[in-house]
Amino acid sequence: MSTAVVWFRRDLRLSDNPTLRAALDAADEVVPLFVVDPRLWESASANRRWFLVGCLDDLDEQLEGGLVVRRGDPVDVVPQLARQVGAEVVFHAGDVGPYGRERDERVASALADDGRRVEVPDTPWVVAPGDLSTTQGGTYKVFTPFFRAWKERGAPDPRNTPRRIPVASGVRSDGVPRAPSVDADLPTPGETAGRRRANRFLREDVDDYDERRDDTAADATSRLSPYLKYGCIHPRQLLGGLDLRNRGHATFAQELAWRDFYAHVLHEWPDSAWSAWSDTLKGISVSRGTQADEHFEAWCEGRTGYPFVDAGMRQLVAEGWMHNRARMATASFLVKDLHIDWTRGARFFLRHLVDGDLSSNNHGWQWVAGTGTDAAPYFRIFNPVRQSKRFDRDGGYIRRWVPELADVEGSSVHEPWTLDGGPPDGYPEPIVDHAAERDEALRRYEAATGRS
DNA sequence: TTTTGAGTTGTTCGA
DNA sequence: GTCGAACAACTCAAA
Repeated sequence: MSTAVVWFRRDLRLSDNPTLRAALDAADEVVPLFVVDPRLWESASANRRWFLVGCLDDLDEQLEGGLVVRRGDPVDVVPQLARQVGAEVVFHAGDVGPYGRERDERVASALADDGRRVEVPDTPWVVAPGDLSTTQGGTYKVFTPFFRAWKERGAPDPRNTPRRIPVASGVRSDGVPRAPSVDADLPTPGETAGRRRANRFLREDVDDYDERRDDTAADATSRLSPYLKYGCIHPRQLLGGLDLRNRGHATFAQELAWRDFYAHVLHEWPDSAWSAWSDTLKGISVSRGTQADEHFEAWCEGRTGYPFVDAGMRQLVAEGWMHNRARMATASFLVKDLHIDWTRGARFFLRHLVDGDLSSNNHGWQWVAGTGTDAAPYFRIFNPVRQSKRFDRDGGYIRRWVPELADVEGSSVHEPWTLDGGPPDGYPEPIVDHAAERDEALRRYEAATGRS
């Protein structure tokens, strides 16, 4: 009777799971393992811990209580368990973050010392990071050629869900951790909920995704990011349900490709998680000190006086999620209107986002800040009022998230300081003047790049 | 080796 | 109100 360990990390599903499939093909029975790594657990936000716990509960339920949860450093826990159950091979999916990759190497070498080995049949991306190169053999730094190559590669066929999973019995489990209490109204966690969400999106919303995704009030994005983050669903499964001749489908596929692109970038340049990928703006002046701290706090709490920005920030705290359009507008405001270092904003986003992913989040921030691969040109500065009028035409998004403005009629909701008598009670005047700060941002960029 | 075409998401200004 | 150009040069990727 042979036994294999399947180490689940951010692939918390049974369907289309090549890692699980490979283990089942290789052994008579499996031990499905999740390791609560204190280092990751402590640093994860309450929102993400809550969601993760829900995913584990769902997985455990599907395994009829067979999930083995152990707390501790994976470098100790995984080899220990493998030895205990007599597993020759540990199967897990690949990771891309600096910590995860180092951890995986150490686990693999600890297992090897004990005469065991690791197999990595899959990753959480459509194309494994590092697997797509330019014709010269380099890593893509520009999205469009990456996307071309990515499309040509095509999605592998989804694997069938195993009918029966023979789980080894009698293996001690510490049990799924208790969920922390959270203030946010978070989505239902787990594979079951993720599949339901995906099916609904593919059935109802993807056809006109290209036209409606930017309408913040319509809320017509997929909202699948938390499920992708924890692997409740694999992007391959979504891609398989798309017809790329349809514009909505093609646009959504492109978003999946962006997720892959940034994972590739982080894989190649691990330091780019928290420091500028490009040094062209190395010397740019960022604001620090008391006033910057006050500005940052106002931004975090959604009281900048710019309703569209405030709506986004309040949605983030309330739902652990923010509409993509609002992510760009709020990020641009922090970097270009308040001149605050992008890493501060990225850190705050990660603390609240239930989909918080190092590569997508931080490279998205670098795109806004102008320091990333294929970054926005320096002169691309979002106007918070213009964005508001374009992407929240009737103000529904603002009125939903900024109740002080719920009764403001017409287009004044985008710029309440223009009302007679100023903004309604309880809503602030703008903390900065956008036109002036836009000029200031351009000045700082010029100074940093040596242009005159 | 050299050349060529192109590059997520914007804004403003002037015709 | 609409439209095109300017906002910069540079680097990437492929031929």
